[in-house]
Amino acid sequence: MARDKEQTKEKIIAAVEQLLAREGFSALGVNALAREAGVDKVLIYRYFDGMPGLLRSYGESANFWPTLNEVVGGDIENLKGKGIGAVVSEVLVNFSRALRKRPLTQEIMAWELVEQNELTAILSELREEWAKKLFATFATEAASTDLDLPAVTALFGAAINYLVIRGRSTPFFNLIEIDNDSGWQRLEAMIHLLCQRSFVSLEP
Amino acid sequence: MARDKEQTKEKIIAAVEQLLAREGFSALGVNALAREAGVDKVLIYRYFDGMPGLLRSYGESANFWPTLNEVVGGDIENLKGKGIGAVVSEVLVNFSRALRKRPLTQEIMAWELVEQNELTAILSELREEWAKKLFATFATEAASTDLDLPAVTALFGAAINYLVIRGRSTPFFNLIEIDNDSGWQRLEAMIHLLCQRSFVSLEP
DNA sequence: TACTTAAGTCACTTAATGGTGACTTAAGTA
DNA sequence: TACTTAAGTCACCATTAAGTGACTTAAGTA
Repeated sequence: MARDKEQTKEKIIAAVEQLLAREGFSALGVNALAREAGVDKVLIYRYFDGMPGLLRSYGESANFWPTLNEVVGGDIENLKGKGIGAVVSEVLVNFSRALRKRPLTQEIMAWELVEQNELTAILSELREEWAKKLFATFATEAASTDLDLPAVTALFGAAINYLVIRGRSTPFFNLIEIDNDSGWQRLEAMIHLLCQRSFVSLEP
Repeated sequence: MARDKEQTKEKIIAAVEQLLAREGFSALGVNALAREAGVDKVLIYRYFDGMPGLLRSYGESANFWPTLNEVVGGDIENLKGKGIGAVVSEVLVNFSRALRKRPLTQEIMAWELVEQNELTAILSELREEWAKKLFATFATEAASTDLDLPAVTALFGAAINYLVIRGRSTPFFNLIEIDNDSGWQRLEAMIHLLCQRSFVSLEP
């Protein structure tokens, strides 16, 4: 059996992801992790200085968050003619779709609501940066509305987060099917409609 | 020391609430509970047949959910002249305020996102009934809009749930202060504005 | 008063967890 | 080849949890 430190580290980090995806964060412990990786748990302490350090390493190695490109829909320029309302709703819908494709991210987001640790801290930071960059992308359009843009996007973003997280384990919310596409189509339609009617373009 | 079965049962149920409020659901176990109630844990098995049965009893005994009156604002008749948009946003804002006053409910709602058990099942049922009654209250007004009302209220309701739950442990979301009134004022203002602009009254 | 029932106590088992110290064994090097 | 370093193994500790069986003790009743 080859003795390769780097490879063993990678096995451990891979095991974090597998275990998280398969069993959820409540099952994530030193013992279970070592078992999953087929490795002695003492190596987790030696290489990562314990669970928190391991989570930090994992957090830095992974990419849970959708890319900006993914939510902007590929071509920013294309959106510029559409008016701020259409742009915002399109980004929100893209975001919800991107999130729904990422069970691992969902799992960590659920964890985030319940515990603070190195991993959720990293996710929070990433989200912050991400949101800032996104706002920066639309800085000029954002000026052309009388709405409180951070508040509005916080509302819609929070709604999407909640419904996606909740859809993991519950099929309905408020009579809407949140665990499949048919319900999400209704939600998407209302996101578009609410934004379309609410963002009035100011003439400068 | 008096031997009073009913009183002991009540002590145990009270301990569920205290422990849940003080330590959160992750600390809620048979041992900790017996310790909190000052009672031998075997009684939890004898009287409630274990933890699940105890949660059921607790769930049936408590009232975590805001009353309809609380979210309707006291007088339904008063709202009737206002138009559906104003009514909906007022109910939503009242709901958010009611929820923000209930740390225990917040705790259980967080739990609901992460685990399925007797208690969260009861909370889900209550929410379902509650939502149905609420919709029934405004059945006539609800007809006077072209919006998909369940979808719209699901979005706002989900947003409120998420932000309230998240505010327990994190001060900011998307640049908004969600752990105090100043941020919530901005959110409330946008809820009102979005509803006002989105609900167009149809003439019958 | 003697007896039965049930309320409450105690001690224990089993299993899992996080964490550590001492060991063995492989790889690289003087 | 002999030696050092570090990769990986193993056995163990303390703690905590859920759950159970046997016990004691109080209350009500014949």
